[in-house]
Amino acid sequence: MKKPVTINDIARELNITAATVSRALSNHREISAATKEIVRQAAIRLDYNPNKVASSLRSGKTNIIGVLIPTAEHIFFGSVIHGISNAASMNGYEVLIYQSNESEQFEKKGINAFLNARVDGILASIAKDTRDFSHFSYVKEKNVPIAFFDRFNDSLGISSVCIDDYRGAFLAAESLIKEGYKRIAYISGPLHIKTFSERVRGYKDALEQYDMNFDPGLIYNGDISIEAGRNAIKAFFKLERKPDAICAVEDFTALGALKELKGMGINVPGDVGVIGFCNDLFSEHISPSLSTVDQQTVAMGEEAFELIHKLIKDGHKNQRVHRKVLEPIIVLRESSKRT
Amino acid sequence: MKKPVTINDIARELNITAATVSRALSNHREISAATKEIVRQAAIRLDYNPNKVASSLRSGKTNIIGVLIPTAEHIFFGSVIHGISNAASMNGYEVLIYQSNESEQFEKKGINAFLNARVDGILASIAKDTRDFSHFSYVKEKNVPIAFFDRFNDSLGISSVCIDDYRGAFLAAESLIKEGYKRIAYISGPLHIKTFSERVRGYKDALEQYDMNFDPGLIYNGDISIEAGRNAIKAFFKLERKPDAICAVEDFTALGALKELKGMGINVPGDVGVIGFCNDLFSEHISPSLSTVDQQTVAMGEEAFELIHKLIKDGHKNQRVHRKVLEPIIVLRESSKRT
DNA sequence: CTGTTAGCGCCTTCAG
DNA sequence: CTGAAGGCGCTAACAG
Repeated sequence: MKKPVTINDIARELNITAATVSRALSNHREISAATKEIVRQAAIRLDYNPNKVASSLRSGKTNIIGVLIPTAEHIFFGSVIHGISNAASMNGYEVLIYQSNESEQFEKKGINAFLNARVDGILASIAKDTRDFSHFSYVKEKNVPIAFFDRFNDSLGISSVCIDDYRGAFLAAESLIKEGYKRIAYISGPLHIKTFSERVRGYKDALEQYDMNFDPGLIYNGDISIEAGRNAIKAFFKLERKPDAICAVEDFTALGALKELKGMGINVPGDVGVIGFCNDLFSEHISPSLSTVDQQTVAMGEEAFELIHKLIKDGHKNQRVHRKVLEPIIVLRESSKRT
Repeated sequence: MKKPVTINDIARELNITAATVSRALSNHREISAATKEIVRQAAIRLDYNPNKVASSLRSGKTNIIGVLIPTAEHIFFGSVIHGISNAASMNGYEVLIYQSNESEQFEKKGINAFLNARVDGILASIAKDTRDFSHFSYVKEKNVPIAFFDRFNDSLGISSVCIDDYRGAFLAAESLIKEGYKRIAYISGPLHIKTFSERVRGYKDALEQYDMNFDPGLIYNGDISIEAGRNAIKAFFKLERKPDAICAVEDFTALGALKELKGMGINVPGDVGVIGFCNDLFSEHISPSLSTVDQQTVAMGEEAFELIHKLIKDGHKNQRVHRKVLEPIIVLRESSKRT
């Protein structure tokens, strides 16, 4: 690897100083237009690429955002990253990715890597296995801007972007009620994650508001997986009083439920209605097509970038916690349409 | 943001020099075990985080891999990144992401950002719109390690990891032939991308090997999209001699074909067989479930990292071009099973 | 408008 | 085994 050209090389070539070259290239106003032009041409001629590492060391800014996600293998996070990354590019930032693989240990490693890399800010979505949140508090103590997206924890005084999970689940349950379903069960995700506990709350409140009696036996503590959906159905249909509709914490869970119901010869949506949450890509294309709640993933990514960008720019000044809440969009398809 | 602790702070605290601290922390063999221990404890006590920016400037190594993808919104690339990122983490590397959004212009910007960031190596999957490949050659001239994954160009002397697209399409077409389909059409992607032209070649050779006559009218120049799949079917079914099977360049294209066929009241797989390419997540769950060719995305990501890692380590020595070719795995489901 | 100087934090010779 | 010194490339303060 031959040595890259530096501003010193340009300076030597033009018999000026490196400082002038630096200023000319950053379009400083106290440099004559003529000099700027000469420098720019020399930069091109010598094939100069500014060294961002040196610049970062000097300025204390890397213009890099660290993004911590549970996994890149789920399109939900891919979409959010799509939003974050494009917004970042447009604002002169780059994006460093780290996967926690849903493990607290890797999550801590990722945070550490980001701090060592001196990223200007961190966007994180919490791993399912995480019970100790001290690494996030640590970031905050270090005064490194940080915000959560989707999976957050509101007891840490850290800003976040998410959709209104409570309202999303409320709308989902309500839509089943309005279709005439009478015994609506809920398949939940891990409840220590706020995102998921809020959804259960939304489901319960919808039942209450429509004067349907709530049966704790109709809540299954599951997970975001096809398997959890199948198991939930198996459990529900051993009950004496079986449900006639399923509200699932996530589309994969709903998919598992659908498959298991199909396997049992139960008609969806005729006998049992199903609604998911996420609006994953497959939801529209399975049959019956899956009713669900759209999470506005790309918008969430864009908002997440805006938020961290604001926190970075504000520095110490505006320390208050921001909570951006996006409106969930209910998407009604075949799986919950009785009529 | 209060000033982070540096090795100088530790040195001052312990009345030793920064050089000793540096050596102790990097476990240099010429430092006494006692000193190492003292330094390590002081580092923890003072809450020291090594500054990777400074370290990179000094060493000329960032331990960052730049990954250029068309879009993070497609699970295929998400999966590959999953593979790359995990392999990278395990080897002490981090991953910088840039999306080209299928545009040549953004692709060039991304490459430039990577060069300025002084990434140790670049992994790229070419945008659909790219016709001029000079930015890749430029990277090579600069002696910055680079390799392609999935979408590559073999005329640039740049290493690559991909699956055997020719063989994948051959197997797909062959499976339709063996099921007894007689007039097999092909919906292609943009042919200037090697990945896609190879697939057409595989399809043609399969027909030839099984003595089926090849009809150029049964190739539709489409794209990776549901819309292209629908349009292809519309076109094919206006022909005098209609096809009885569809081989698609990609699963979304196949999905579009399926939907259009359904809309036309044509039975799949009874009247017309369909097979895709990618094994996207939705393929298994639609109905009829989609036969396809699995691309081993996570393995591709891992191999891509191994390749770039090797290129980085070898430096100038081993300049020959590597071509890792993964074996495609045919996945037969309902959409192509006549029997 | 441009030059001089100094230093961001770390690492690596070269001495001792 | 440890210290002293210089420099990676860039930028900002201070002069002129």
